[in-house]
Amino acid sequence: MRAPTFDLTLLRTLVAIADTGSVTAAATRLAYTQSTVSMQLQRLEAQLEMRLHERDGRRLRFTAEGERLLAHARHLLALNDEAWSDMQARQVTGDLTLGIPEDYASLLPSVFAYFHQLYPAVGLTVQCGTSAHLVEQVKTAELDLALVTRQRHSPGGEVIRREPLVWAVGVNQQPLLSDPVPLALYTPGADVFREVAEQALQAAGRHWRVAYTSQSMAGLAPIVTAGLAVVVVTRSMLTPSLRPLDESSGLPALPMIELALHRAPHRPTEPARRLAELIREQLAVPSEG
Amino acid sequence: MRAPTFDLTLLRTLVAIADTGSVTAAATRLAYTQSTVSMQLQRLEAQLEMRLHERDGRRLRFTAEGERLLAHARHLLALNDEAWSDMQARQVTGDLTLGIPEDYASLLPSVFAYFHQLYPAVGLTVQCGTSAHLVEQVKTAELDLALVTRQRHSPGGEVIRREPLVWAVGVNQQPLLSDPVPLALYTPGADVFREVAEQALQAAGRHWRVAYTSQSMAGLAPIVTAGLAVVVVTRSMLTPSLRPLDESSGLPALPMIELALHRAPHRPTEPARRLAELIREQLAVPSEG
DNA sequence: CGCATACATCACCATCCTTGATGAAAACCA
DNA sequence: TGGTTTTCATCAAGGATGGTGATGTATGCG
Repeated sequence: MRAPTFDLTLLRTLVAIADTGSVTAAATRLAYTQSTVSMQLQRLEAQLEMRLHERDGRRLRFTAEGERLLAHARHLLALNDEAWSDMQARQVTGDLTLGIPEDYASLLPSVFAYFHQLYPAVGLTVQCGTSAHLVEQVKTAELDLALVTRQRHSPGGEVIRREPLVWAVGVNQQPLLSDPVPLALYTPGADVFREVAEQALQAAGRHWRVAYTSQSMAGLAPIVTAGLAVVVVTRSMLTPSLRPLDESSGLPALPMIELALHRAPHRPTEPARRLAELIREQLAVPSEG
Repeated sequence: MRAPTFDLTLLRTLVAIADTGSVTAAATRLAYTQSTVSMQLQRLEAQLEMRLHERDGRRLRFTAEGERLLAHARHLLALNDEAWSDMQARQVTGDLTLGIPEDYASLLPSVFAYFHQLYPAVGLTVQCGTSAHLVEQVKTAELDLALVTRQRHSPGGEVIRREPLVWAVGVNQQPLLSDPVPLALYTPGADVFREVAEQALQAAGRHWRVAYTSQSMAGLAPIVTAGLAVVVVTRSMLTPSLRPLDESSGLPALPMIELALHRAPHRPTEPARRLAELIREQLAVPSEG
């Protein structure tokens, strides 16, 4: 005695009928003939030995059993699709190099972990560097992808996310109203945060001095926490030890920055397409204007 | 372009192969030919365009992809079977009368609710009465089922559950050490609890008096809570206002009672079979010796 | 070196599914 | 009201597909 099994194909058409509200429309959506869909529906009813639909006039209505089966069908198909795409994902192989500024090294680990889970056969290498340099490397195909802050030295790319910049200071410190404003900065020279901050201060007629510089946020942290300088970070990079400053601090408002994804000029490899897609999905959330 | 869908039949054989460890064994389990199972496995690999199995020598081993698909297959089939049996359950119709002693009226509501959820088209009637009377009604087919305490007046039936009896008193009261012991009892005459209690007291050489009787536990509750008498209940019938007494109370240990399910003599209706099955499942848990 | 076991492969056949055509019923419009 | 359109069920037919039994092959065992 063989266990009774649903034909997922039939459930797929059942859902299509429900979604479109008509047999004919479901047929065109599924690239079937109208008669096929009609008979498929009958086949389902025959297999289950119950009526799933009835019609008053031209209108098609599902019976209680039909509605219930519809719910099961959606669950089953969701699981099916998930399983199928998972199986396909495991077939994606190859190597892939992504460039990111050091600032974002803390933002992306969860994405990398998820990516590895989805595509365990892909060898992912992450390379850090300045935005301008990374964009250059993408152009010469040394990198497959680069996720950088869009700026004068690195235009182009696909905007993944817009995010507000904020002034921040140690969580226990008061706003620094001194003049000139002491700044703590990342890598001097190519840093977009520096440019933005200096432009904003200049436009506001404020003076400033670069009090500290470091290659990483980690190096800056003690200075900022001690209240010796203010730093410019994106809102998502705020940590519990950093307190954002609003307009009452007397510092000028900062513009939004744009996270842009650059692709190598050649046709993207399958792993590159997948990672790009995942980055788009995972980082696209906070874009508020 | 049609969405890719798994053939659950093929997944079913995949699981069978994994369970039995061989193609031939899977074939016999599924009532297929060996060649069929062999080709089904190949079909699965062809559809997914990947190898799912390999063999070293005679031994069959799954690849990493095979193992992963196996997990998906189990999930999908579990959901499929659940959906299928749910759909079938909704087709079960008819009427059904169950008899229970009033004592258990508090034990079963959750079972009734679950039953109605599974079999919404079944009209369930519950009738209360003494165990002896209910057994009589089952014999004359006035009831389809009866769940009673097994005793001298109501032997037979299928034992669903064994449960310890306990002495209990109001939660704020001290154990009653008085002699004779004041008892609070349900329906006098046909109550198994009464028989059991009196036998145990007699065997222990204790005297007792029936201080209060009532048709229901609700009627007994204030007396017991006030500490005027002790009552005999099953452990699962203890409420927050009742405190069980152990051996230190000086009262003799009580035997286990047996919950037995009686069926009408004629061939059980489908609803009756389903309810019996559900009761067996839901009540079978606590049987500790 | 045979024998047994387990599996793959093949050709054949029955079954099932899709299709296009046809007919019926309902809604729309004049 | 009557003609037209839309939508669906039904039918016969063709074709693809999946199961079967037989045969071939490799492995493990005595």
